[in-house]
Amino acid sequence: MPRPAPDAETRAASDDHAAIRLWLRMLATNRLIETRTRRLLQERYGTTLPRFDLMAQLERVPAGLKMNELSKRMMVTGGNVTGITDGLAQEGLVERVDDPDDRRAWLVRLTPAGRRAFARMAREHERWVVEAFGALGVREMSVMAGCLARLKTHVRSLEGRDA
Amino acid sequence: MPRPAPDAETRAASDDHAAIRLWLRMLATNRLIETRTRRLLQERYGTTLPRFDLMAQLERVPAGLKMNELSKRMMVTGGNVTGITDGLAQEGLVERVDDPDDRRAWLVRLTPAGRRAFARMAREHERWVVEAFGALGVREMSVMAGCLARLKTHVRSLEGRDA
DNA sequence: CGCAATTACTTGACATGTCAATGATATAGG
DNA sequence: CCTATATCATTGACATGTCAAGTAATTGCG
Repeated sequence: MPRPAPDAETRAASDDHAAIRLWLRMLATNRLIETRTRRLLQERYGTTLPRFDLMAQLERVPAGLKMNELSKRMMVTGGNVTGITDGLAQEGLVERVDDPDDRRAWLVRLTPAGRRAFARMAREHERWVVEAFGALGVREMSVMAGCLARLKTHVRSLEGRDA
Repeated sequence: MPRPAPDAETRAASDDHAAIRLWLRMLATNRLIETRTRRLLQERYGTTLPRFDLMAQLERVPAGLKMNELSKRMMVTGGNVTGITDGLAQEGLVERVDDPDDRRAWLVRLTPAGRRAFARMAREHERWVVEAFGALGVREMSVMAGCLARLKTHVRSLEGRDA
């Protein structure tokens, strides 16, 4: 005995509900994986996710990045990058070098020790992620990636409008 | 001229890569939407996402929740809930009531003012989310929700193993 | 009953994160 | 050239977040 098709208003309302529920689930899943990653990084390497993230950005650009560029790539504010860089520099994992093209700016880059430390961590980090996403098949991952790309683009366009 | 099918090792390696890329995209998308939500909450209501989140939990349980339960539902540690509750209480939006069943515990609940304030914010918050997820169709949202559910369950089972 | 182990919450130390203000340097226009 | 404006990085104030230690009350077991 099939239920009658919901009218437009009901459908719209339940779509709205679907959006909220999906968003809450995204938040929860993200927090779960992030918390796990933080915990593992702390336990195995005594480091943190933002520090790992910063090093990952630098690893791709041996010449170094300006604080500025780090801030954009990590999607955090500049003041924050200053603090994390300070910490990593104190541990000898990154170093600030004068930018020859702009005396206001630094180039931040991995030290040899930083490069070694990151290589070790990155291998294990990749295992954790692959393990977590083992729940999904290739096709599902590809569908999700597509949805997320559309979401990202769309939200960015919203930002442009009311910024 | 079709490329030859990749052998098992190549396929595995590119699956791994797919997992990492997907995870990075989840992180980026999440941060984008979260940052937007934070900004809007700040601009329109001078409040923050964690405060909104706590009030949202309380709104569903008029009798109030123990700090304990708030902490579990919000997926954050207890010390954190203490601070956020302190702030909201100072603004008169929530109140701590003695738990009649356990003298160690509080029941935290919305004040009438808190209930009114939340109702106003929630309406607008829902609009923001629906607007953001307008990029996706019903079917896509349902597929994503399913994937996320599987991811969540799987990661939780991993947690159980090495906790 | 009585004591040991748990549980509920708070606190303080620290790591991220935001924002707004500041100082130093670049850059552009007159 | 010189000044107005913009950009780069740091700082300090504050809001979240974690964790571990401390206090108080409950629970469970002998």
